[in-house]
Amino acid sequence: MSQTTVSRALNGFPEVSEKTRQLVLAAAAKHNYKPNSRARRLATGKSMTIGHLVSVSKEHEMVNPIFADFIAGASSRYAQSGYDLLLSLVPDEDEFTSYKELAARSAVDGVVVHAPRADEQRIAQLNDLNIPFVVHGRSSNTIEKYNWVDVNNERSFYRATQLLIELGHRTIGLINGVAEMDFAMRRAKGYRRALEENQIKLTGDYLTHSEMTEPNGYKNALTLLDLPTPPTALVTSSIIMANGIRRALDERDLKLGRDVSVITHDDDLSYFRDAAAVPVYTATRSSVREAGRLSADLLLKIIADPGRAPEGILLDTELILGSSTKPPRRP
Amino acid sequence: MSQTTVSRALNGFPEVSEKTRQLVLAAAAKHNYKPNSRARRLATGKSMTIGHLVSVSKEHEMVNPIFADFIAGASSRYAQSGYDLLLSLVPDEDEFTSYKELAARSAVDGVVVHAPRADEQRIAQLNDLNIPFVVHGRSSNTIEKYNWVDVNNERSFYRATQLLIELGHRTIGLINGVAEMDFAMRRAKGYRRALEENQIKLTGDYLTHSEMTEPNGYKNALTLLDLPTPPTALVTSSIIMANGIRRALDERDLKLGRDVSVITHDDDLSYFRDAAAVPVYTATRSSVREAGRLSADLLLKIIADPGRAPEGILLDTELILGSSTKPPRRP
DNA sequence: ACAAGCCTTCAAAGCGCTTTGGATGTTTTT
DNA sequence: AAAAACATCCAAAGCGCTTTGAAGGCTTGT
Repeated sequence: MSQTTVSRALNGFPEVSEKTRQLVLAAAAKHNYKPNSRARRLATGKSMTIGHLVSVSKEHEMVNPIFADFIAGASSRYAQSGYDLLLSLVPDEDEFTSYKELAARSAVDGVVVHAPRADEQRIAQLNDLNIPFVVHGRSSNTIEKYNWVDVNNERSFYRATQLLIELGHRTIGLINGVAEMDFAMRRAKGYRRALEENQIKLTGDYLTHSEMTEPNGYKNALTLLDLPTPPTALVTSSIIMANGIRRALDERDLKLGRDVSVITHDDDLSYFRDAAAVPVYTATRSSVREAGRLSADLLLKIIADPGRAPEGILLDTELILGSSTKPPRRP
Repeated sequence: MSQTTVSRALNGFPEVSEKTRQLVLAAAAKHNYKPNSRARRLATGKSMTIGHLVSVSKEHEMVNPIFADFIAGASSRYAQSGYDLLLSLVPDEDEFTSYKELAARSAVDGVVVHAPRADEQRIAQLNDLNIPFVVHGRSSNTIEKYNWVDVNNERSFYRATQLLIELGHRTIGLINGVAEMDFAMRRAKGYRRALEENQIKLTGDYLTHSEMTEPNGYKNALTLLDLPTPPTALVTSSIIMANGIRRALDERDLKLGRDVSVITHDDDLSYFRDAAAVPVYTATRSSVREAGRLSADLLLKIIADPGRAPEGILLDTELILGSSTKPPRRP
């Protein structure tokens, strides 16, 4: 039987009879034959690989655990479509070099951009390279057209802050992510808008920016609690920081909810799933795993149809009531 | 200039003069030329790719955040050596199918096996496939020879338990990972040995096994605290569970350290780095990122020299004193 | 029964590199 | 100055597939 026939049978072309196809499939299964990826990729001119470049800041070398869940979501989609996932953690200063190199050696058919900053160079650069990509998040100060999947950060944090205000809180802190990150900027904006609309004036002291680690949650919470007028409520960008905040409250003998209310953004991370009947935290929740799935779907669509107009997918968060929010103790 | 010369110049062969090499390099840089990965891989017969297959249990679909740090460590090594990292999250039941498929289509030059069970099929299977691999962890019930990188789990937990006993604790719980996991089994063994050597008899009620999530830490801690004779000290396998334990203590108005001592294993995760002058937790610490680096180094060595005898790298943990351990309240 | 048409199969070219073996040019040795 | 040795470069084959264009085998219509 000729090579052509085998190839066509395996790749589902109509030019081969059903009988022959079954024969080929049986033989392939019997010998555990799979077309060699390397040869196939050279012949087709496609790499069947999606690149995820995660930038790691040189000094503190951190990898946000949300990547694990995002990638878990994306990976499931790639597997379904026969794509491989190429993961690369690069020092943030060589980020673009890495993209360029991947493009030059044509190692991937598309990439996912993680953690865009409000000023994000990579978007224009990738557009120039003309390589299909999807951004997980958006970049406010960019006029480029691009594909993205993001949650409604501003609206979420506006609603969260509004809820606290409605409960009677007037001194509300925001323990946010790194200031340059686009999501952090949008969240701060939502927080500020809610305060302004309610004529609440607060200094910048009530807003902290840092990498979203547990120790930073703890440290920043302590800083806010030590202010002359400590906040009666906190909003935070990550459930991991919320864990740090709880530790800080504990240390000050303050009870979560009763003494200080907390609303956290909840990415629904698999190792922190807040699934109790009454959730521990009142939260703006949106599954980052689902975002991973959607990003992958979108990217695969773009690759299949390169002429496609750029699309943005905006995910709404749910505002979930838990037991970490109550009216302030002494109103 | 001929293709041969260019190829040799770029790949550092001695048959080309330094002058020509510089010319070639300059031209390549100018046109941003990189040899096409697909063609190169077909020609050399190597994929220059390492596979990491992370198994995800079908029902609860969880991805342990320690992967993020482990992979961050490994990835840095691959980048140095020009290897790509192929990440695949597979439902645990098709784990071996995935390995076989990767091997059949020869998509990777080697793989890292994550989270081995005490009874681990994959090791024998990979040996049969004759594909280079390194196990992160070990498998107690396996007679196969294989390469591995592991921490001294038994000894760590023996020492941790011993420390609590020396402080005067007699009722000590262990909040462990999933029972089938090799590391969990070894940790339980160390814990039991310390109890036995000190003639402490405790029922199995003081030992819980579960996925190492924050909610499970919370839930299991509550279960132990509700026993007729509640433990005065807890050992746990993950800093994420330790966070859950702290939440449980908080809810019972117990103070960490003062009322209940806790020792946790600490993988030194970047988002939970316990770097205070006096650490929050007394811990058995070992950087999982470093384990990732070592695993990658070992795997690359095996690939370079397939005849190599299997090697095991045993990492010792540090027992770090923090403020979560004190003598029991009423001795 | 023969041509027209379709279904099925095949031989060969090509994907963009690396690598072998040979050719050319240059330097050193006698 | 000729021969030997070496340094440098090149043409062509081959990696294991996919895909094109053509040939062979069957069926259908008249």
